[in-house]
Amino acid sequence: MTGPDIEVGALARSQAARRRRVIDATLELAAGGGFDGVQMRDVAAEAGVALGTVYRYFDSKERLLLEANLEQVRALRERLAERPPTGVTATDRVVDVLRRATRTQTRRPEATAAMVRALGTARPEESDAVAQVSEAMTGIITSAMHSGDPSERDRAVARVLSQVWLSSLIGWVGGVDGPEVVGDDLERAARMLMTET
Amino acid sequence: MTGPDIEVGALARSQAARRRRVIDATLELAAGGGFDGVQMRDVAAEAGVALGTVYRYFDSKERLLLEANLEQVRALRERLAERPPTGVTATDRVVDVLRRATRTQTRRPEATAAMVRALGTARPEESDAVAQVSEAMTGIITSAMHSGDPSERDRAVARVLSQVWLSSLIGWVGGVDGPEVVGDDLERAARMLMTET
DNA sequence: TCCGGAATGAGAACGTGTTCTCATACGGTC
DNA sequence: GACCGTATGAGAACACGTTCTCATTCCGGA
Repeated sequence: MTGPDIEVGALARSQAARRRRVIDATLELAAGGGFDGVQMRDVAAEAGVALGTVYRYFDSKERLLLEANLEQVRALRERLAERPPTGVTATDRVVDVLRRATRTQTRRPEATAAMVRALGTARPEESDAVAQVSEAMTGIITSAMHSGDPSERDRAVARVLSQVWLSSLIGWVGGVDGPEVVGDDLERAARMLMTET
Repeated sequence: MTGPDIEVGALARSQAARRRRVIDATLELAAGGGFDGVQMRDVAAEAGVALGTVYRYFDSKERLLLEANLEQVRALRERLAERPPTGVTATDRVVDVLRRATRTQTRRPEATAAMVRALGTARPEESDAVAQVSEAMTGIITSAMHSGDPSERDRAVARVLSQVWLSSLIGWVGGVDGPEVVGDDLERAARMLMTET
């Protein structure tokens, strides 16, 4: 899970540690003050590195937040995989997973807001990071449907649900909707899309 | 359509004209250089007003872009209403409208990118503007379904579609997907959601 | 052990969104 | 027609993301 230890000299190790400190500082600042609470100078200070170093590791504030988010979403996926949803139908399992995921996110409003905002403003330079996040999100959904490989339709449904997920989070972060709306939207969408069976 | 002319003194008239010039300048700059091409100093210069005046009319760059976007989306809705979709089934009509709307947006990539980015980064201060935009988008969809008042389910479907719409645009603007994906996503989602009849 | 090159630290500098200041012009009211 | 208050113009000032410079440190190879 921690990756193969190819090429671990002292340099690689200290760089990995630095990267970790920067991401941790980001998450901590984000948890406290949202997107605006993550100020690059503060991240650098908190992580104990120079500002230029932060920028050597992450091209921009948005990429920093996106990579932090990617970690969070992947961790979420693993946690959900450890305790698989118990519903009888695929729909129930998907709804369960989406509700749990949503609860996790809405429990840390500021941090989630920071990352969602980064997702919403992504430019082509960060398209790879965005793609990975959305891939992780659809993976969370498809693996709740059933154990085998997802069919083409499964993937299409999961894609729509991940899109609803993102838009709902944006609506919540933007103050348009309350936090409960995210889960409700997702449940309604899942039930409308997965009527069969 | 142009509103009742209550209280139109010389002041109100010149203010309306100013506001219009600012929005026009915004749209022109956005069409040229996207989000980054809209620089507040340039907007002010192009509109022939002082920078402080732009900020008296619009609290922030995001609000400026959101209000410009609101105009565009409402204009789009009216244009679509003038030439109603011709499909036989509600699904076909919705797909037609969404494809036309998408084409309109992807034809002006820079301007759309600027406004989508404003939608994706909205903060609670601009929640009213975001809500109006999304209301206009769902209105476009529901009015394509049938002529009467939309049912509860109609509204739910339209909400999901507008969420897919936003997420797809974000994916396109962020360079994750090509422009054709927006229309395809919307069509697939519409067909999955509107199987009945 | 020593050397070369890359990584880092420290901090200045720049661009753009946003705010602030102050003088001026303009519109409505008497 | 004179007066008052508010909107506007002009531009300085500030904050933060980002880039740049340069000295120093540190790792890996000879």
